[in-house]
Amino acid sequence: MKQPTISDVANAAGVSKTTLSRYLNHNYAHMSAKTKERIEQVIKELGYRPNKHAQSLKAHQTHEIGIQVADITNAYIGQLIKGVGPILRKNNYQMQILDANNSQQLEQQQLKALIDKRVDGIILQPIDYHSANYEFIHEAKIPLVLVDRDTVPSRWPAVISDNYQSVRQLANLIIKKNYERVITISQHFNPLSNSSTRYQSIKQQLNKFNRTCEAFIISGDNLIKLLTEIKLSTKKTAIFATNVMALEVLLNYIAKLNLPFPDDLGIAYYDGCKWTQFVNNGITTIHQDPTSIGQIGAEILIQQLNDLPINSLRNIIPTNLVETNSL
Amino acid sequence: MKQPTISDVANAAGVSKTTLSRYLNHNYAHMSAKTKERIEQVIKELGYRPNKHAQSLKAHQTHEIGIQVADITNAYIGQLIKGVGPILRKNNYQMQILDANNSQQLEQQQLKALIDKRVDGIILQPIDYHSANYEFIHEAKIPLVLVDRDTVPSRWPAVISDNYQSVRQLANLIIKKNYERVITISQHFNPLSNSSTRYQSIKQQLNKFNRTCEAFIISGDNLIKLLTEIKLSTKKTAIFATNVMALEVLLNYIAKLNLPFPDDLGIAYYDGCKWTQFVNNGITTIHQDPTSIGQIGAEILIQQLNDLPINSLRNIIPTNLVETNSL
DNA sequence: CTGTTAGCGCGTTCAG
DNA sequence: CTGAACGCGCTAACAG
Repeated sequence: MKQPTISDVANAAGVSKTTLSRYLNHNYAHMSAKTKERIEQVIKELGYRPNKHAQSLKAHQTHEIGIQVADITNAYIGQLIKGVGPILRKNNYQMQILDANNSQQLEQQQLKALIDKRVDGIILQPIDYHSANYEFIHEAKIPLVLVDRDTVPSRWPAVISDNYQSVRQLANLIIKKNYERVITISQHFNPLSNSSTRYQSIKQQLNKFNRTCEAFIISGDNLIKLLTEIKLSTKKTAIFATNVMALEVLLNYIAKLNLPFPDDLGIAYYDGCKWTQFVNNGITTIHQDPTSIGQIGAEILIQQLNDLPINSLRNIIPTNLVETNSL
Repeated sequence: MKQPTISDVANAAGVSKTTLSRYLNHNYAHMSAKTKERIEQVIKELGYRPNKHAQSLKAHQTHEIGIQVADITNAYIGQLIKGVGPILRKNNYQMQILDANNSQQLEQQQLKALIDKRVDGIILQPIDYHSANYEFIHEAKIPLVLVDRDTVPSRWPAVISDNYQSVRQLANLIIKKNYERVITISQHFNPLSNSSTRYQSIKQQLNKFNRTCEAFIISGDNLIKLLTEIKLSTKKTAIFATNVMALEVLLNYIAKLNLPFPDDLGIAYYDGCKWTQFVNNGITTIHQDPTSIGQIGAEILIQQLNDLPINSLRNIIPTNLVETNSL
């Protein structure tokens, strides 16, 4: 036999569906102990479990939250989710995670699927930076919270790490250590992206001291040329990777070209992955706290679900500079 | 106004729900071009999207696959999911990811929630090793595929990496390099766990050559004592970490105690994380391929969903030994 | 204390 | 070519 329905159970127990529904919803206020027991019994026997779709259809809510991330491969994301989970559970919401696989198209598709499933709320690490492209979520009247990245113009509550604070400190450190040439590397510097913001920040601070900062886009193996050049140069050089992905590429080529740091060049990155502390004697990093971002994001979503006012659209999570001798 | 329903759209377009349903399901075989256009128009205007719950309720299927992992923080998992996603999408299934947060209780709870949501299939990295504890999934008639770990007695199709193959090679390497003392470390050696299997494997192979292997359970900071002892000893010692989590703890204490490897001790681990190649000149590892595991797991699930026979319950994915000078 | 009835949004006969 | 009517599994008035 297929999965039993409420009718099956009701028949088997010799009661009406209503009574059963009452039992399921703990409305045994005025229910005879006998029937209660009988129902209990039959449910166990048949292994009955209520169909969520029928419930959701009726109730107009699902107690489900969708959280979609740009790339589940990113170690950062696991941490972030660890922040979200407990908050949601505490408030009686289920969480389902979606991976957009860095594809804008897939992201859109899956967001629409979430709407079709009538999730009660969405947490999103957006791939796109234009608020307009997410407007349909608002039209579907589903609360949305952005994490790790914000869209423009500011439109939904966003929880992001402080891209300025520590980058400025890093710039000061670079100046103090007398680096003559400073290069920021990333896979891209799309306007409004985190990478771009981080670059702007270090550049501005260096500029204040009459220093410059170059932006270098990693593409294919073009890093080889840059690193070879650095190796041959006598200028004291520092490289700042705007995220751990960029750092990995950098380390890869550093190993290939046998370019020991910090002797030949200084390196630092933004992210704060645990494993980088094991590389040489650790790599100087701007450490952000993804778990906090997830946690606060979830809390803000819950507030919205409870129709409470949101204090501020932009919630900035502090970072801190972890110094090692890699720079 | 709330989310429009099919009736709303039908009214607005001046047709019946039936006609609209036909349109939605691409049954415009014999539909007047006019009504088709009109419907198209109205749907766009109202931003109508069909309610999945109503559809699922009617159709008795959801096109949803749930994939639950033990710990989303594990870098291994991201890779595995990258294998699953494309296969599922190609076959028109949506994937929702759940994190069991290493809690058996949460795992059970969420599996039941998946059943209540009537997902069409489940991919699971089980926390528990007893098949009996997952029997309710079978009773709910939902196809299940196990990944990364198997349960006993063998009960569902499982896709796991070959715990024996490369560990044996590693043992041979250890013998060749004349290590006098060999220690396998892990957070636990629960019977039937991967850690336990890996330990058994290396031990057996060493035994063949009249060597022994110790098992050491990491707990608190007891590694300090072990490492200090090793540092003072003259015996050439190798440590094998059964997974990357154990390796991280090990590296942490190695750094603290300033115990340079491979001079003072040799180390190797099972997992094959990308970042370990950046530590010293890379760490010898038994490299498994989580993406393949995910991919094959998904394929097997699809087979089941199509009522095709499954060849074998145990699907073993080969591993390979990556040698560096860490051992 | 319990059952009858209607309806959530959708798909599908079966008639027109 | 189109619509009326029923049912998917569940909940909630409203009676009794």
